Amino acid sequence: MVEVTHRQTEQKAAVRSALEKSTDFISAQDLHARLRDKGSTIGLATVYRSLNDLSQTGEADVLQSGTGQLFRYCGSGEHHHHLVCVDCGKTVEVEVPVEEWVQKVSQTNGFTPVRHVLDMYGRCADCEAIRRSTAR
Amino acid sequence: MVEVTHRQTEQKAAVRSALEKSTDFISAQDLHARLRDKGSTIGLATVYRSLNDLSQTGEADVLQSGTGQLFRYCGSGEHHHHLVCVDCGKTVEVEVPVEEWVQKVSQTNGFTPVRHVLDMYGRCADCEAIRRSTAR
DNA sequence: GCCGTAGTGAGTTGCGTTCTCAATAGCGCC
DNA sequence: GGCGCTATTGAGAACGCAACTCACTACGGC
Ligand SMILES: [Mn+2]
Ligand SMILES: [Mn+2]
Ligand SMILES: [Zn+2]
Ligand SMILES: [Zn+2]
Repeated sequence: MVEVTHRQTEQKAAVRSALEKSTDFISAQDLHARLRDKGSTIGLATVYRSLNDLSQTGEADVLQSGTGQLFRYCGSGEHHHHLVCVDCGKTVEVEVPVEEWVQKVSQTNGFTPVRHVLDMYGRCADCEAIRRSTAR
Repeated sequence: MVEVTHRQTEQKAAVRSALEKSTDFISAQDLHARLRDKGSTIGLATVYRSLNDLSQTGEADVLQSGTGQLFRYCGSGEHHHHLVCVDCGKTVEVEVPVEEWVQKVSQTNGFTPVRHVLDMYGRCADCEAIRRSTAR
């Protein structure tokens, strides 16, 4: 059996490109709408498929929001974590020693680490200012 | 206007009790099934309502799994985090200085902290042993 | 015991995501 | 360039979790 060939398609490229252009986390549906608005006829299923592929290869970050999963392009395949503004979605990649602690805590409890989830949410300076100026 | 009275019902007690008896994280549906199996006629909606109430008061922990939210009873209202076995669901409450990290990176980036998510997954010693003995 | 109303539960709805499958289009090969 | 195989696509259906609806129930203050 030979190699399984992964074909290069316009759709996959379009999803990657659109994701790169989005600075904040975005949902599959919003990305789909954005693509359609720009004339693409791409299907929603394909957007989901492409985003899932990108997240599996580490090209995209995923986080679970209350309404579903959000995606974000992430060139560096390095594992890292995010600080996300709950109001505007502005996102900063941050460095924290989680991995060390995962290792430590796992060892203490006889676990073999598999994965971990760490996402930090807050309000960015701008949104916090807006919030303060508005009555509550 | 007087106080809003929260009435004490069999159903709420049953949910709390069933949740206490479950050592691992459990879904609302599984908890509902468990209750029905034991003769209860409680409705699924009530299970969801009760679990949401418990999580809001801090009596229950919630975590987002791939298939939905999982609940776990948690006497201590203290904020903490979990190390969960991906195979059997065994859960350990662990202490990690996440709060410090949140403070630090928020300050660095001009964010006002709101909340954070930290869940660690691995395989407990038992499940790891089983995995090793089985052919991959 | 009576009453007002919070709570319940069967069924329905909503919504994000995945699945189905016939049609399309990469791409290795000639 | 053309052929053939099959990975990929997209419209729509299906799925699963969670919330909602609303008539009915039962808690608890009196
Ligand atoms: Mn990232
Ligand atoms: Mn806990
Ligand atoms: Zn913001
Ligand atoms: Zn285990």
